[in-house]
Amino acid sequence: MSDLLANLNDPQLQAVTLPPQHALILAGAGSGKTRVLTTRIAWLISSGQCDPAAILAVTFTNKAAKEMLARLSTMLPINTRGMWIGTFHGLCNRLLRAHHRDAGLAQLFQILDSADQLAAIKRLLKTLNIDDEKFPPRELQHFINAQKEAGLRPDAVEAWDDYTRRRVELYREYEGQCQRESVVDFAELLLRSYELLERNEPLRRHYQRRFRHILVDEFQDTNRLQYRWLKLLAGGDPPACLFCVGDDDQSIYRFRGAEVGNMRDFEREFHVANVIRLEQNYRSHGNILDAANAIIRHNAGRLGKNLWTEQGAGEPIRVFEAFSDADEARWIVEEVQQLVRDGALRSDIALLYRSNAQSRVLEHALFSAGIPYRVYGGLRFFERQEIKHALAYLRLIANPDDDTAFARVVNFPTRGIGARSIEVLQDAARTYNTSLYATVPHLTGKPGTTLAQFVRLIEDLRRETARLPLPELVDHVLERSGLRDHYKAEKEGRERLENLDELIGAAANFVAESQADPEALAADHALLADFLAHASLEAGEHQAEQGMDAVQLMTVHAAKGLEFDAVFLSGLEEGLFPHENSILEAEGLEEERRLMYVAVTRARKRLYLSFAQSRMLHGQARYNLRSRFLEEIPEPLTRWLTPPKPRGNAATGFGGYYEPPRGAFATRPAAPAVPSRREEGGLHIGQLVSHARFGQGVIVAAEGSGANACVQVNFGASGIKWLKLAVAKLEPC
DNA sequence: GGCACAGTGGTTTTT
DNA sequence: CCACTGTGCC
Repeated sequence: MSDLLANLNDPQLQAVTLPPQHALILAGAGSGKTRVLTTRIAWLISSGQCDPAAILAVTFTNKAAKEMLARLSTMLPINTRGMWIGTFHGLCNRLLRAHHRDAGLAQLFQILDSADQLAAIKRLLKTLNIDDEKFPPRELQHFINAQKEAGLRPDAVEAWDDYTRRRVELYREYEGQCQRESVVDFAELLLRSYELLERNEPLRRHYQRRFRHILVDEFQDTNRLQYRWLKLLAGGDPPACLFCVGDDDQSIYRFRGAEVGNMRDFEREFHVANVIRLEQNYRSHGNILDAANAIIRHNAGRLGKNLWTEQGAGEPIRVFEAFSDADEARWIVEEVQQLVRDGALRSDIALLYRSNAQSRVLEHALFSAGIPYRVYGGLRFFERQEIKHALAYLRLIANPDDDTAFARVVNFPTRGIGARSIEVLQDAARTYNTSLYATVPHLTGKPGTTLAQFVRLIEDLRRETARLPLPELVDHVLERSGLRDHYKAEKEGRERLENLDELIGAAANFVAESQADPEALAADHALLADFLAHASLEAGEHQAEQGMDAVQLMTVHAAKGLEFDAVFLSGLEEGLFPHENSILEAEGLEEERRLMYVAVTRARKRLYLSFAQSRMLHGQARYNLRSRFLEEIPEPLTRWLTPPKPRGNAATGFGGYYEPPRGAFATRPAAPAVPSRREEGGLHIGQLVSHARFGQGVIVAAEGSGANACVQVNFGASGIKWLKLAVAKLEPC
């Protein structure tokens, strides 16, 4: 256990060993956030303070959840499978599967990803004969999701104008459609499980009693509903301890519902006494951090943080002014080549930009120079057309009422079912109020016959695969559906075929990882439903062109959480970064600035900033001013590679002229050898004790024996103290 | 059912 | 400028 706490800095140690109270950890970029989160969990369990089953840890991405589990299993010799660690959506899915009846859902309900949801909305508009010019599907999708994230069902939405009233009606219709089809979109996962817990008191009590510690990663990214969900779960009697880790300065997802205000609200509503700042950065050199600090200082209403490092100032930040975007790209390529010549790994170099369109010039320049590169952000595995098609067949096996899946493959590969037949079918489905699949038997005539053949195909598939292990099931469906033949016949179908084979691999992987008994689950296709949920919830890695050492290209958003030795940040121009759509509102501009902060803090050793006098945008040359964010970096931190025009002198030279700020942190005394778990007097590491003056605390370490015996106690808001047992009166509690 | 053409719009994105 | 959507024709 002493290993667990070794090498933590003071604030980290404090955070990890806090007594069971609510806590807000303000974790700066590169300050060891994930480490604190996972060590906290390991500490709670290994010190015997709580059972693994009493922990709920929630993240935003599958990647983060996986990393947490991986790290945890190296720290603890326990099986992490029973633990509730996952994404908000993943945990909600788990909850809804376990209580599908109470939640009003079919056992094998399907999950719609954003694309599926959009398709479902388009289909809805079509069946209702509504002009999609007047109600753009995308806008409607956004509207519906916004209502759900506000916790509002159609009845609760206040509509003051005809347009909104109409949209609310469509929201209601959409809900009806989803319910009929037994499908659930992303926002619905959250809202449904929120409502389930809210309405079902015994169930709520059960989970409130069970989860004693709720830990939240990237708390600044939570939306309103997620915050309410956490409040509900933590609000039992006694309440659970909420341990929220986040960085308000790195909140860059406001545009999709994230509410930085949740951090302040949390502190206020929960009377959080423990606000701990992790400000020591282990990633970047001093100049880079100082630039980041200087930039973010221009934002108002921050919770406040200042990053520092024990590393030196390092090199100055290089700034380059180009004539054009092409010129900028050419320069970047030259610098990259130089770095590589100097021994840098290409994969340690990142080219960042504000918007995807900017990658084009960079790619062109890299390609011409023959430098291997990799662009993040393309299609992901489960989003590919051929995979979606295969999944649609699988979904129909699990749930024939899934009209989205039905519509997708009823005529793919083509089997003579045209738009006309589908229209007839949809009308009939509307009349009978049944799913497309269930409506087929009602049809007569030729469309009825061909559609019936399709239904028979699905039914055959269900029967034939009932006892097959998942990978073989998938294989069989690929063959029998005609998908494989279709892509075999296609000229460009080679890669798609490979992807389809990879889907079998993904299924095999899933079975292995879920450690479930495939035999037991295969019978009723429950494992299949789990796999489909997995496919919807985790779109897979951003397509990796693995193998080759390649320069990394991505948007600043995509770079969050990553780090590189050298970072090129291009297009630092007004209108681009900050983006023109964000400049008008203060809120928008501040988010852009946070984005800039994120970008800068990606760099470990070297940071290059560049902008161009002219840039091709939408087929026209644009002349932008250089970004205000550039002006916000103190001059002594930079070195201009081109003469800085309106801003006076060129750089002073290389590092050495600048001392990084040092916190007034004494080095923590070497961790004392911690005695065995059980100490004399019933005191042990992790033991909850109370002190007349300092209140409740947790024993973190102990040393000495007899009259000299001392323990180190973390009293949370009152700090960490060494106490002599002979002197201090500590009551176990 | 698939291809050619016109038209449109064009931050950021995970689940 | 370019990528994507929808329409219309064969």
